[in-house]
Amino acid sequence: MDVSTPSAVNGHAPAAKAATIRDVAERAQVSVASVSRVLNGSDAITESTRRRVLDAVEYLRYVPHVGARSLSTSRTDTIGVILPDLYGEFFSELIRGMDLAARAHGKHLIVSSSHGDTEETLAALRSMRGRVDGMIVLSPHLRAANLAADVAGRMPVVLMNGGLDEAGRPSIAIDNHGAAVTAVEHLRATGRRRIAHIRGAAGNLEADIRAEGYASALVDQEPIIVEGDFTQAAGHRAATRLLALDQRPDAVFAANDMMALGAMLAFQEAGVRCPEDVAVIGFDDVPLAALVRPTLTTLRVNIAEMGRRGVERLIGLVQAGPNGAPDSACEIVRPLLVERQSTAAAETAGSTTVNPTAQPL
Amino acid sequence: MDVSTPSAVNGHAPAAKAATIRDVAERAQVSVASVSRVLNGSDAITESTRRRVLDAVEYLRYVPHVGARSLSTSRTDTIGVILPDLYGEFFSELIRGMDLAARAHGKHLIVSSSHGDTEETLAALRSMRGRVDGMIVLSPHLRAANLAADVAGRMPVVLMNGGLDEAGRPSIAIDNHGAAVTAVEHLRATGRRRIAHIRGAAGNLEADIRAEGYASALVDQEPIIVEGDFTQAAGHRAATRLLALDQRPDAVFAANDMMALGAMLAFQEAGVRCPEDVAVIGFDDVPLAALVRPTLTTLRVNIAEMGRRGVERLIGLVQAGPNGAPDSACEIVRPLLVERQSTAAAETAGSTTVNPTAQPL
DNA sequence: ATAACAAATGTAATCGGTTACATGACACAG
DNA sequence: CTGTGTCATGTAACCGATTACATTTGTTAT
Repeated sequence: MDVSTPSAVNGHAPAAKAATIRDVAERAQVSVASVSRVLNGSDAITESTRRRVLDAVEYLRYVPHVGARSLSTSRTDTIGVILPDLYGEFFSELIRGMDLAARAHGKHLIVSSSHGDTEETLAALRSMRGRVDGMIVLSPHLRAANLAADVAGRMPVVLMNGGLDEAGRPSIAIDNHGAAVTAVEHLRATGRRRIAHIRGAAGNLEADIRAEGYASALVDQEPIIVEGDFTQAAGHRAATRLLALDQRPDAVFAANDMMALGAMLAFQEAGVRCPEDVAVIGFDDVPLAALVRPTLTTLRVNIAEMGRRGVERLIGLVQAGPNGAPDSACEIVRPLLVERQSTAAAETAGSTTVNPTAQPL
Repeated sequence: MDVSTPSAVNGHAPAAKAATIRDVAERAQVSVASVSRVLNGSDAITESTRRRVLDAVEYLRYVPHVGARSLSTSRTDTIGVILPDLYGEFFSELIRGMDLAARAHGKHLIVSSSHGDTEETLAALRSMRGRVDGMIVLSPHLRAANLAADVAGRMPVVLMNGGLDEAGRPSIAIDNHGAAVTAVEHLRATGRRRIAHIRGAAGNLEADIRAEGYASALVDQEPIIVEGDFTQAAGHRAATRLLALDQRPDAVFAANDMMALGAMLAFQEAGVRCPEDVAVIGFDDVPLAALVRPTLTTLRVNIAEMGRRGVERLIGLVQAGPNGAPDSACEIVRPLLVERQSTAAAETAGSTTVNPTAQPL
């Protein structure tokens, strides 16, 4: 072994400067056009030419300059994602699903967050122009989302906010209304007759729709709604208020899992048993839901799957081009009811020994 | 109100096609050079010229083509991030911190995950070449990380993997060894004398270093180490095995919070009280740690802060250019001990009534 | 043998910026 | 009035890819 440099070991060029397509052409003794053709697999190429080009590419560690490519093809193979925030499990899952789908299609992902601010959403959007082929915008506020779609101009945009009525823009939304109905019906099916709702922050689209769905599904009872803000602490406070009512509810539908957990904790502290005395159902199916005792019944939203669908939808729009069939459909994601211990039927709940802390894994 | 089109409302051009710098120059009655100068604030420009250009930019909604710009300046103002996975709270936090820092410096973020595979790490890295000014690579395997830095060629790379010995590459690492020592010393300070360790997956750098730190900090006892893999279930199993020992430990240092939680659950199921009979300390400080009862003492890693530092470090490298002072330092992040109920002192623990399920929020 | 045609390859214009250098305008000193 | 220097602006050559079109080479039919 008398090799002296790493380059020599791998048989690579020293490459002080990144190689260009011309360097490759020169080394392979062909024209730049042939190199381009080999790399894009577009045209007829002799096997010997192909081999020489690929060898040169390998030797020079040639990687096409994306800027130059995007300049001549006006494509970037990149998708922009604007999120209201990057905080928490939800967005992490979403990005994961998007990344999976994007990589499957050879696309890249640029992420940016708007911190819930409409102005920042627009700024992020503008700065992505020309950098991406299309965008996915999540915004809890309908106005910001629609505005964003306007600013984007001819760039394809897929909206993913809670609202269903996107006024004819391509979008993906959770069936919040239907899921809320499912939750209430499940509670009734397990024998509950006084069902309360802990709702999400006022003004949040998803919170509004879930509360509305809850109210619409009630039978023989008035709505019992207490305000929350999606945090565990809010769920705890809300449950405390429910316990103070003259007629206590025998079931609670919380607008998300974290509030459901807070409520369950409040019930435990007050000596109210779950599910015997009160059933609790959440929304989301965060990992924690399966880990607490009693395990939490909830409506599972496959977030990663939603991300995947968003990306594939967008890629479809990009490929269709501005002349493609106008796509204004709103794709609906239906949450799945996941039955666990927290809503075990009222009549059987008493018989089985459900010890909240001593369940095996 | 007799305006007919949105364009007319905003006083904007119809813009069927995206405007170029030449369109702006034409409308502002100046040369492209002047437009460029105004936009980059580089040279002396008359106030009237500046105004005309800015008006034209506004009217045409001109946004410079990043591809073209990167072609002539060979900068992209984009940072690439390669993560082993996008799953869970840790990466979500990290991306959040990175995004914050990137946006503060006017940079964009491209993310990609390698699914733990070395080959995929390299593929992701290659495909980012030319698309980014520099990269941040997270890899639990030293080899992959170092390889990545090689493949990157002249592109600046900041490594963020568990290992401390990066052989002279710019990197940021958690002080796993020091934190493990802190954990053990804390347990001893609260009166514990038989301390066990539930370690992370074999082969994982961080797991190895934490285990090694644990062993080195022991006094008057042999190491008691059981294998885990960072999941809650593994923590549960490990704790079960610890309970079966002839001499039960009176404290457990788990290599992360999820395993600590699993262990606490196993102890509760077995009727072993925490912290009276056994103290438990975790690592990470996931949000859940403060929510369970007893609340979990842990070593907090400020993940978002780590992300921020990674980005700023990288930006520094990019600005310095290839001729900058060679930066080979490894920046250390020291986890912070967060004392909670799960390690309350052994002698006082018995006196206070610690009911694992009935604590107020 | 050669015309006619197809397949492979090369040439050069183009994409939209940046910027070195050239040019023009204007002020002021001699 | 002219020479000189300063400042604002314009001209055109890049950056590195793609691709329409031109050209070469090879094949087949007559």
